[in-house]
Amino acid sequence: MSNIRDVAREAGVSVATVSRALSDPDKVSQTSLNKVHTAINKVGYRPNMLARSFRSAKSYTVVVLVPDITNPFFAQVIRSIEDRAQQKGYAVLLGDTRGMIEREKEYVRRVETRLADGVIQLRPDDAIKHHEMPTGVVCVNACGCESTRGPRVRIDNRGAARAVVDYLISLGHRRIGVMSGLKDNPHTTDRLAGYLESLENAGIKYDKSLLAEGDFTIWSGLNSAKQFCAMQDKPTAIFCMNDEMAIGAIQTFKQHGLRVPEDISITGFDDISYARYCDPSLTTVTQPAEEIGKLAMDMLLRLIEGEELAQEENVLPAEFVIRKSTAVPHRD
Amino acid sequence: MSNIRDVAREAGVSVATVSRALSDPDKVSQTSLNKVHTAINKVGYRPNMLARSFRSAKSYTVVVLVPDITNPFFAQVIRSIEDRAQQKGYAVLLGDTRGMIEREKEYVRRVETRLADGVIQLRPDDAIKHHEMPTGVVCVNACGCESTRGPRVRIDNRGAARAVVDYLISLGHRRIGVMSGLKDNPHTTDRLAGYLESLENAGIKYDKSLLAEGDFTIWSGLNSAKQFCAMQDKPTAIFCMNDEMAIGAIQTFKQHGLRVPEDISITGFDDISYARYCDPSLTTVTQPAEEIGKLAMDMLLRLIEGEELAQEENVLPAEFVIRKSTAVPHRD
DNA sequence: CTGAAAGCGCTTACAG
DNA sequence: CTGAAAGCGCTTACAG
Repeated sequence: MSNIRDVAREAGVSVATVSRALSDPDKVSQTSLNKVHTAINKVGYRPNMLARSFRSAKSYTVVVLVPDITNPFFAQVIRSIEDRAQQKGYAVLLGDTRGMIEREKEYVRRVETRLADGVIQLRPDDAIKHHEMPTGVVCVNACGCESTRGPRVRIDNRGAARAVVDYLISLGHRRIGVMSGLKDNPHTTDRLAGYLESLENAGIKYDKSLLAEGDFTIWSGLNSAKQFCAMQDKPTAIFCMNDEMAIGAIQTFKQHGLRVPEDISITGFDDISYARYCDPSLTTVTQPAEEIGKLAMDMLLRLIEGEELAQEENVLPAEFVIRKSTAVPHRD
Repeated sequence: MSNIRDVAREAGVSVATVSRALSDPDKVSQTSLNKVHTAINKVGYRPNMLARSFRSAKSYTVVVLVPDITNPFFAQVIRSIEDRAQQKGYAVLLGDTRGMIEREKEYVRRVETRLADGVIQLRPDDAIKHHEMPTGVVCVNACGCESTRGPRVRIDNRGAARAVVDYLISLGHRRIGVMSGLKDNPHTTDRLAGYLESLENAGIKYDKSLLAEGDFTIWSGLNSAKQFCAMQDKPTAIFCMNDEMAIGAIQTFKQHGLRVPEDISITGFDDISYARYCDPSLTTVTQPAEEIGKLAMDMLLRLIEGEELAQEENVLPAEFVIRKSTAVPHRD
C-alpha cells in the first residue's frame, strides 16, 4: 500500500504539500494540486485515516448504546442517527448492550480510549447514569425521560400517557388496566404518572390489581395479559406502555375468546410499523423517531465541538393516533 | 490526558515496559507489573487505542452493510454479528446503505482507508459485487444466494421455497400466487426458481398473471395483494417471499372481505418475531439468523487474518414452520 | 526481563 | 505557496 511519501515522490512535491492538497486545497497552487492528483491516481493512494485520526486525535465515530437493536423503534432512531452522522462525516458504532452493564461500560471505554468521540444512549435507564460517565466522555440521552440528567431529547411521556388514558375514559371506560415496563425503568415511571393523573382527574380510584408488569417485549405482553384474563372483574381497557406488549396482549386475549376492541380495548405506545398492521390496528402514541435521532446527533456534535449546551433538554411532540383497537366498553 | 510516558515516569520504568505490561504481560516481571499498575491508577491512564490501532495497522472494526436496519430479520443478524465481534474484540460499524450505492461505496472506502478491517454484506444484491471490491478489502456475504460470488453464508433459498409450495400443493392448492421481491434481486430469483420447480414437479402450469412484484416491505405487500383481489379467478394461496409482504397482504385480503386461511392461504419467509403474532399466525420459513451472523463474522475474521477460505460457501439449514395462515382450499 | 531508539503515516507550526 | 522538521502515542526489533 502506498503512502503519502510515495505520492510526494511521484508528484515531485513535499509530503506537506500532498497533505495540504488533500485536507486544505486552498493553501495549494493549482499546479501542485494537479501534480498531486495525477500522482495519487498513478500510485493508487488511499490516505490512512487511522493515521489521520490518530494525529488529529479525533475518531469521527460515535457510539450508540441501545438495549436491543431488534426493537423496531430503536432501529428507526438509529437509522436516523446514522443518516445525520453520515452527513456530518461521522460513523456510528453499534453498541447493543443487551441490557448488560459490562457491555455498556466496554463501549463507553471506547470513547475513553479515543476510539469514539461521544455516545448517544437510547434508553433512559441504561446502566450508566449521566453523572457517572467518566470525565471527558460526552453523552446525550435520546428517548429520555423526566428524571434523566444531562443533555437529552425526549417526548412528554407523562402527557402522552395522560392523553391515552383520558381518551379511554372519554369512551366510558372506568376500569382501566395498565401494562407497564419494569418497575425501575424511567419510562414506566413517567407513563405511570400520566396514567395516575388521568385517573385522578376523572375521580377514578387507582386499583393496584390492575397493574401488570412486563418488560417491553411481545413475550411479556403475552404473559401479563393472562393475569387480566384470570380476573373475575376484568378491566374493559388496557393501557400498554409499548406496542410490542400490546401486540402480545391482543394475541392472548383473542386466544381466551375476548374480542378486541368489543370486549376489551387495547392501546400501545411508540407506533412501530407493525402497529398499523396488526388486527385490530393499534391505537397508540407516535414517537417522532426520525426527529429524536437527528436532534440527538446534532446535540452530540455540538458537545464534541466543546460547546456547552444551554438548552440541555429538547422535548419533542408526540402524536396520539386512534385506530381500531379501542371502542366504547361493552355492557353485558 | 496522561499518556504512556507519564505512566513510565511515575512507575520509574521505561515506556517499553509499560507497553509490554499492557499488551504482553508475560514478558514483564511481577515487580514491574505492580509498579506499572499502581502508576496507571495513580495518573488515571487510558491507553490511546487510536495510536495503538494506527501503530499496529488494525482497526479492530468491521462494517456491516445493510439495506435497512429497520428490517427485523437484518436486525437479528446484526445483533448476532455484534455479539461475536465483541467476543473477539472487534467493534461493528453500522452501514445502513438505504439501498444507495454511493453510501455503500463510502462505507467500503472506510476499509480502504484502514478505518475498518473488513465488511459483511447482508444482502446479496448490494450494489458492489464481490469481484468489484477494491483489492485488499475482505468481504463476506451473509444471507447470500446461489448467484453470489466470494465467501458467503446462506440458506438454501430455492429448496426452502420448494418446500413451501410443495406443502401448499399437498393441501390441494393448484392456483398458487407468488409475491416476489424486485425482479433483479437474487433472493427473488432463487425463491422463484423453487416455486417453479415445485409447480413443475406437480404438473401445474405456471400462470404469469399469478406473479405480483413487491419490494419486501409491508407497504408493497399491501399493494401487491390488491392485484390479486381484483382478479376474477383468484388464487387460493399466495407464496410471499418474505414475512413483511405477507403481513401486508393479509391486511389487504381482510379488508376485501377474504378470510385467511379459509378463502386464501398465505405463507411468508424469514420468520420475523411478528410472524408468530399476526392474525392468523404465519406459516413461514425460519432463517437461522443467529447462526448466519455468527458464521459470517467468523469467516470474516479468518479472512482478516489472511486465511484463504477453502470452504467458501456455508449453506445453513432453514426450517419450514406451519402455523395458522394456511389451510386446504375452500370450494364454493 | 529491560531500555534506548526507530518508526508507523500523517499534520502543522515555522521559516522562507 | 512551499518544504524541512518535529511530533502525535504507541509498538517492537535490537542489544544488553
